[in-house]
Amino acid sequence: MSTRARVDPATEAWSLALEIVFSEKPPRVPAVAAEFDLSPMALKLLYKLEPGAAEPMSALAGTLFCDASNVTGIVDRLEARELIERRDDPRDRRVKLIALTDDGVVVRERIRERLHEPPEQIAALSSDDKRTLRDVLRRAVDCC
Amino acid sequence: MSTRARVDPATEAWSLALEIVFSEKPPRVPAVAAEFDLSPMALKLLYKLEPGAAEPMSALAGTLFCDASNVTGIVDRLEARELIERRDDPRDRRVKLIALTDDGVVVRERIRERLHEPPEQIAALSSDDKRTLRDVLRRAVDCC
DNA sequence: CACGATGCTTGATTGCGTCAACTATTTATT
DNA sequence: AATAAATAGTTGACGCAATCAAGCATCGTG
Repeated sequence: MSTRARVDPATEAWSLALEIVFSEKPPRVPAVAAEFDLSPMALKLLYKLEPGAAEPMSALAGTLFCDASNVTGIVDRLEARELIERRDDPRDRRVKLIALTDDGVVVRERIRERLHEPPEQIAALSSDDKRTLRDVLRRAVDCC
Repeated sequence: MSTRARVDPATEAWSLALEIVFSEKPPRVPAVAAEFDLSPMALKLLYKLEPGAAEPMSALAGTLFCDASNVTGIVDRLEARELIERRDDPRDRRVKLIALTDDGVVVRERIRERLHEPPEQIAALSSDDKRTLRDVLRRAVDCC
């Protein structure tokens, strides 16, 4: 007997997406991080931090879902490479606001381009399927 | 001027998929690894190793895309927990064949169930969209 | 003003991944 | 058949980055 009919479509869809992600060799995120000589966490920080924004380190710890003490080290290294900078928050002198430098904006954009390159299985889809996939995922992201 | 029209659908689709993945807090893979008290690499090994299969460690190094010496440590820890076992290859005495134990098969299945749980944005899609997404991804996986 | 809470940093520890060297075995060369 | 080259896996040294506990400075509240 086949089990396929029992699996709900969302679960199967996600399993297939995972299969695509895990079939990438080398694995994308650490590979791109290595290209830019960054740790995966530093990569994620640059990925998430928006140009023009200035976020307290505690907020970054939230988005990276890691310890605040960890953020200190990541920010140290990124600041040493002048990709981000610490600014004082005039409203609370305990807070350091983290913002991208001009170099950081450029590097962030290159990182995003590399990460956003679709894997071959997606790139090989028909034009119709690509558009369909995009539209469904737009609804997924916009909706929540 | 909008840039949206310039971006090809596959790239945008993949960007949206990444946004879904990176918005998960805590990040799925390390979180599930922690649940099972495994390193992310050990998790991936169990995820990839199929019940009934017996693969040489060099093959595992290939699928994990890491150094062979790294596989030794990962296999050591998994073997100590009796989730996998080393077997001798009768055809080549240098080779150790790695296979899941009965416990390993069970744990692997639980890991896969946890990883395959769709994130909320996917789970919140309409039934039609879920099926559409599944069908497109099936074609992506089957085709390559 | 005193107290607890918050934001960030520091230092110690740990663990995982990488590299280079080594042993054992197999395959290729002559 | 003998030797050399290649391969599979292990070991040990090293480094980086994440975690935890503690500490300092600052803020808010009663």
